[in-house]
Amino acid sequence: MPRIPAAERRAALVDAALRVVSREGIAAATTRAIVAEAGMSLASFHYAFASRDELVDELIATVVAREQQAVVPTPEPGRSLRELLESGIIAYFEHLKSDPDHEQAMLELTQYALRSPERHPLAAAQYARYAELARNSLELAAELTGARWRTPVAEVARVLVAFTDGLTITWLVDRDDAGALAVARAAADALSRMADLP
Amino acid sequence: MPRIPAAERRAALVDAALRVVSREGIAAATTRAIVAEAGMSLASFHYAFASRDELVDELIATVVAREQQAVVPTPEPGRSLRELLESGIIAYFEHLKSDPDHEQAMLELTQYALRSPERHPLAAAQYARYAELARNSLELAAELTGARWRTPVAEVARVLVAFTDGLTITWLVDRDDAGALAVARAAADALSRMADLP
DNA sequence: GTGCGACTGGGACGCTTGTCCCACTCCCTC
DNA sequence: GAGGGAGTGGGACAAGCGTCCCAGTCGCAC
Repeated sequence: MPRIPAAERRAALVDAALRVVSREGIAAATTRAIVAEAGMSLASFHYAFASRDELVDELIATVVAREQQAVVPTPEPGRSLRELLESGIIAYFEHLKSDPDHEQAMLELTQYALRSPERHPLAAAQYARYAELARNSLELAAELTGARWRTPVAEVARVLVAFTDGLTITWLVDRDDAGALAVARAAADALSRMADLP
Repeated sequence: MPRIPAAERRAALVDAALRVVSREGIAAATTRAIVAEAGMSLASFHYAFASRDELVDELIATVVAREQQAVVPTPEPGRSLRELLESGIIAYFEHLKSDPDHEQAMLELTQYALRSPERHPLAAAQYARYAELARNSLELAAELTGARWRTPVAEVARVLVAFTDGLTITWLVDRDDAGALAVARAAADALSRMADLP
């Protein structure tokens, strides 16, 4: 085994843990399973992390920090705000379909964090990040179409997060593409009515 | 310890398990924790159930079967479909606020069921039940206001389930009542536009 | 090149988990 | 009221868990 500085091991272990959680769920993410996925020994784990809890905390913080703008509305002349929002939500849905395990893992990590008071802030940070990303998209979409949000964008963003979250869970359960698209349409419809058109 | 027939023990254990899951999460619902909650011995558990898996399966089936119409729209003259839907969703939200742990438990049971192929149908049944209940409310609401759903009610119901689910998760994370109400308004708005008004 | 600290491997620990066994006791039936 | 099956209690088991220890080894700084 090559020698790897502790900092790099931490990152490698976090990556391995995310793969395990995505593939088999957080309950299966034992120290041994993570270490096997990363191809190292148990001792290396506890050299890099004081405890499994510390790893999970860092895992959550990492995936939140890594969360990217899933969708950037593409400027296409002649499209209404509603159309822009709908295609944005559908683009998120495509992203979900391309890697359902990842979104399921994110959901599981949220639930996990919600279960202990000291970890609750991690879940809150996760959703604050979602809202921030949603807000970016919403502001850009308004800008591109010349619309103006009637209520504070942060509030609209929170609604968008709720809608996409609902779309995610229901689709993960029933894998009904048409149903998910109906949700996307309805969501885009509701959101677009929260703005004044030019 | 009084003698209790196995069938009653099963029910008592399922109830105890639901309390444990609600209070501490599914990960904490060990055979010993459940048995302690029910006030019986470990042997009684395995006399009533062949395995913990069997108990969890029955728990999920039970909570799904037990799920009631959370909200029955109240006939009140002069209210629009939109208003009726909004007050219905808000009534669900009040229900959520009155017992957040229960809804969190339902969410956890869904995730749990999603993680193994043989349990996936349990999650699907859970959401089918949700959709059925949503459908009842939607049909009644349309009837009361004389509106007519433009798309199949089942599809509208699925959208409603997605919206309430999103409302639930986001509120469980940030406990933002005003945000949840904004979701309720937007959802009611979107849904009401899926019907033709009289 | 040597020394020292950063890193590794394997084994072991104590604990909790699900499950099982077996001796026992109650209650219903004939 | 005797017999037998249904139900009970406590202890035990193996397996898996998180964590720890310690002897060893590598590689960089001097």
